[in-house]
Amino acid sequence: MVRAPCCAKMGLKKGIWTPEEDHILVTYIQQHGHGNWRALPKLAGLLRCGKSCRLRWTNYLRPDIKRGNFSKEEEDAIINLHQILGNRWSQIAARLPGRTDNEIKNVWHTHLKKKLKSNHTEPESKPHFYSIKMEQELDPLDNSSCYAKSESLDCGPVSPSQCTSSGTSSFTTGDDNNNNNDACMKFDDYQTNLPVADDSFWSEVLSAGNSDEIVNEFQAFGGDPRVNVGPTDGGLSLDMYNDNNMDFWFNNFLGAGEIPELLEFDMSIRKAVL
DNA sequence: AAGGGAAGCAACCGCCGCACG
DNA sequence: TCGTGCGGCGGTTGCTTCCCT
Repeated sequence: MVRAPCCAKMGLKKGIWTPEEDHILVTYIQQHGHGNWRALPKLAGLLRCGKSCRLRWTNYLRPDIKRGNFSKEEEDAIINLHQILGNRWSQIAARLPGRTDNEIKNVWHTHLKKKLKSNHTEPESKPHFYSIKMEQELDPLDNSSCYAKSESLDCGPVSPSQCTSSGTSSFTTGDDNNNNNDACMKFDDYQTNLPVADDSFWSEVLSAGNSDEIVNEFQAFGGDPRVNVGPTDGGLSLDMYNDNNMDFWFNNFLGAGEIPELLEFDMSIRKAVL
């Protein structure tokens, strides 16, 4: 594929945006919408490439952007979501209204990473381990992807037995091959602090009725009743039957940290398609 | 007050996936 | 089925500001 010439080669402007340029861009989008980003700068009379315009708009000029410092709740949400989603900044941003992926990425690298590191050195801090499956169609007995990751990628001494005994160590979706890498990195990140979740642990979780509690909590918060919690391959699985449920789960529980005790579970979240 | 390093942040770069012809 | 164009994403860069000595 032939790459289009970059902005500089086409004589387009780069660097910091001026207030005048901002004004032109905002005015144009308010009047016409952005439509085709590539065509926009020419139509709007800007000496910028479309990519630069899109970035400026989505990261700075969009009216629904929340400016200012991140609240404690937002920071906690980012930390929680990052542990679940890894460096998927856009997905994290999608669950934090008014915040952009770029902003979150910056905050992570400048504040939260350090904060997390310093917290880990404190004796009281608990290691949080999330191992989540998000799959379009998931065979509960199939751990092959987990084994394959452990062996084919350089992700440290992860044995197949660790994969199964801890319930899961995979994080995969049907539409994103990169998730294998992420899962691998995630496991690598946490393996030093990995709490052992053996069979007796899961027996206790399930016999204590926690699966029902999870469903009750979920529905009490207004989630779609079509959610199911049950044991699977040594762990606990949470079946989400639609995108709304998935978003609801992230927004109200994981992201917001409403029921943080759930985060201690080694849980498999599955997106089932009816 | 000045200089240098650290931190913060906006913007860029290059890759990828998807839609479409 | 393949090539192409576009939007989107994550990693990185580099400028600006802050803070410490």
